[in-house]
Amino acid sequence: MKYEALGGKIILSEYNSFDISETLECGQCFRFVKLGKLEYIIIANGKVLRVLQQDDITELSPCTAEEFENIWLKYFDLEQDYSQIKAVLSKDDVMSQAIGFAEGIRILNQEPWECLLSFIISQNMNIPRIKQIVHNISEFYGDKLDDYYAFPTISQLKGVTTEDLAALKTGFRAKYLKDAIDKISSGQIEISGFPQKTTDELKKILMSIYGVGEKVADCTLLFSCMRHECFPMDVWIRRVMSELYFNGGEASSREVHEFAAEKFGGYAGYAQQYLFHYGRNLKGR
DNA sequence: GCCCAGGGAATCG
DNA sequence: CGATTCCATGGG
Repeated sequence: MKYEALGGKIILSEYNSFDISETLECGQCFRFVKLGKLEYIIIANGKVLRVLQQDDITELSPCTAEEFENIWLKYFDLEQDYSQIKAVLSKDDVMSQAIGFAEGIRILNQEPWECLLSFIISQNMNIPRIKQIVHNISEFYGDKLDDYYAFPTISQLKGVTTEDLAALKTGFRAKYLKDAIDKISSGQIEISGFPQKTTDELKKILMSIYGVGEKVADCTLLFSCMRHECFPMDVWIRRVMSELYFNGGEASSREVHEFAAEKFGGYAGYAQQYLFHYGRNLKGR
């Protein structure tokens, strides 16, 4: 991968496995706006970033070299060698097919605070509505950035009541969000300490929040803490795994987790995302 | 009206 | 342990 700063933009070239549409539309991120086939606005890290891809080039704007190196390089997982990941996973025929369906998926490294709250909201909701609710919260509590709204900071949500949250149509999740906001804004849970902790320790900490179970914890760890061995299990991935690996038979979530850990190892998170996207788009159901 | 949605807590056996 | 039920809300 190469990059150069040019007139307030960053021009990426000589990368592999990066399709902005597949990366954003595969269900890991909720704060983006589609402008064209390969042109998107991403609202993240307190910034509005325009991404345009054409002719094997990716253009990020507005973006300085410093912002790219400090934020977006990790955000887009650009230091990972996806050809290596895909080569290992593709030894399995099913995975080979799933990867072939969307070869340009990358696992984003989002902000844990936003990612956690977003996936608390996600439970028992469909993706378009998750996007709507996250947008509602941003519009109501976040900073205005040009024509968009940043996801609110920890201090901006500190002190918000369950009723306030319910008013934004979060339903029964309002009390869950409230507990997450309380534990983090009070310092009882310190996000800044996450990188030094093991995945098991982090999962335990996240699951101590009322309304955070293993799936929401796994999503937070995979999509915002670079714990790529995590394998979030929702209704879709269970359906796909059952069909493709368990001969249509039912398997308990524990069985599927053990299977995934054994088969995909440290790449289980990547495998999960290829399978999730494949299952959701190819098989209508 | 009924079913489902990137789940999890509470309860019961 | 595993299975069931309830939780808010909107769209098909």
